[in-house]
Amino acid sequence: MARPNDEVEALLREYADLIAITGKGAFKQRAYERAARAIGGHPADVATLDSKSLREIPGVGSSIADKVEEYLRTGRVAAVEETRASIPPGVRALLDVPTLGPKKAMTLYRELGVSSVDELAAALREDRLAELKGFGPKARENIEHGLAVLRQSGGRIGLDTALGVAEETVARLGEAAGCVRCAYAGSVRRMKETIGDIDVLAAADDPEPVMAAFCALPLVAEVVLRGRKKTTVRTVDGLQMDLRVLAEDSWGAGMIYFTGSKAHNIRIREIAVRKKLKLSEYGLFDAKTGRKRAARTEEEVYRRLGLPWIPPTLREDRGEVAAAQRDALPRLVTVDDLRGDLHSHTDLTDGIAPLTEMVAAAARRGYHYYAVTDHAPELRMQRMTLDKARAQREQLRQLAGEHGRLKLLHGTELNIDPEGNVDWPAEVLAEFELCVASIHSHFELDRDAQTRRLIRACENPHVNIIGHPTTRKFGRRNGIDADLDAVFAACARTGTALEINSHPNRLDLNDEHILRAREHGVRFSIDSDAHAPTHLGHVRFGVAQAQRGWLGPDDVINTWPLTRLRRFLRKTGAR
DNA sequence: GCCGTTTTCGGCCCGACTGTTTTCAGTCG
Repeated sequence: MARPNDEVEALLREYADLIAITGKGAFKQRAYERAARAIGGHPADVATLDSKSLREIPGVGSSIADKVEEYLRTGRVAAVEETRASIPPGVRALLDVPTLGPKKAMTLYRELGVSSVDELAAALREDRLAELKGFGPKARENIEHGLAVLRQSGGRIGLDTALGVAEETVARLGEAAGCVRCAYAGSVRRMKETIGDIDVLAAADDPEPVMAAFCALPLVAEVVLRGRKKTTVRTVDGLQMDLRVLAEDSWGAGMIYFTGSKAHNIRIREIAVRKKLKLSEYGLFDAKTGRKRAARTEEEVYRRLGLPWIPPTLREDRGEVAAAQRDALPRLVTVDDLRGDLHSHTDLTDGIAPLTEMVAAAARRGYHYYAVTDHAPELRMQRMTLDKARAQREQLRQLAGEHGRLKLLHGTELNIDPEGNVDWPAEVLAEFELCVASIHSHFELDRDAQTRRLIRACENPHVNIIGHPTTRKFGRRNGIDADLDAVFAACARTGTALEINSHPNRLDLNDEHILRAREHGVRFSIDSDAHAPTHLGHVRFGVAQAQRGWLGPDDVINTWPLTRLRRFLRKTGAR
């Protein structure tokens, strides 16, 4: 299913959590977390590494390497199994509730026997937390709010996870006997930021072997229902997945129908009705005679409706059908349009890979330019200093020219303080080729304060990009409360770009914000915010959100040639 | 548990915020 590195990362993270909950040493816990991150972000497949190379991964010593090897060999690790036996899995799930950490989770389990999020909600309702030490009224209120945030994302999973499952399933079913075509549809194909369930389509004359292959997939935990045309399963992640099998000659109509969105489908069916046609998942038919007019491909069905093909990321009934009728669909930005990445980290701060590895990974992507933007000193835990930043700049200079056309830019990710000020005085900021500025704390300030703060950051002549502008994280916190339209206007006025942060847990700005910001004439930067070489590929998620926000290449500064980008970074020609 | 221009022991990312335990533990980034 997942790549072995991801499985190992998940296992080590789980073990780290269990160590924290059982109170077996903060340093041991951190060692496991560090190793988990290092392996998750390691470019080589751990399953192919020999013992020596495994131990060369920073943070992986002999104890952890042994466990990794045990896992790769047997699929389990005795030490982890033992700890699991003493702590029910639901206790670990309590850590997903914001404001609940390992200590409080353990107290809840030990004192009240709470061993799941549901039991926590029940205990809260029955006011059983009041008797516990360390759970005063405010703490209980915070937990209640935390549960609400968790519930909002509840049942939905990240686009990255869903895409992984969908792609894996399509690859496997494509090999099933008699399967002519296979593809995923639904919200995964529309690249929505979170996914409720996965829809997979297959074309086959005989559905039976495909259905059987589907039910036999290793990631299937339970077959919920099974019929001739449709089968529903639940995956090991608790995700619902539907497979529909149809005849090859209605493939296009089926793809349109199951890609949705529902609102988009209603819109195009209205057009069909006006043309005395009837559109279903089986095809586009003459309403009177029932004769099939189109069905084989999406293009053919749209064409018969008098429309050009509409990209799935636009199919949300946000005016795309009307635009298609006017032949005014935007030319959407694609991953191939990106000439560089303007927000990334190295192990000088909280990345896991050294500068040389990050740069090499950027070069492999064929970029024309690449900005290294490690954290600035105000984010204290990263221990950045001006000396370190300058040394990094020198190191970057020495790497210049080592990767063909790739131009390296030295930047930094500044911290926006509650007043909207950033690290370092202007003369120091001027040394950097670009500055990203982001909020990392004080998420609870009121709307006016947050708005002022962001606008002030935009007005700083050295701030080029506002990083992850709302700071939301799925399942962790909602974005800050700010008058975003005022912020968008300030960005347009000052020539400050807004980031579309591509990390699948962030996707910030989101599609609706992008649409609104675009109306203000804002420019965008689609960045990975990579903390490891493998993260550079996250831009596919950011690009998808940009498409959902109707952006073309011209709206996105990191599709521009370097000379044009540099002009923008000087912040003189705000439009 | 990892690691080493502090090198096989003794450190380890640091500081702010918050609520409540009135002197600090827990959580977060």
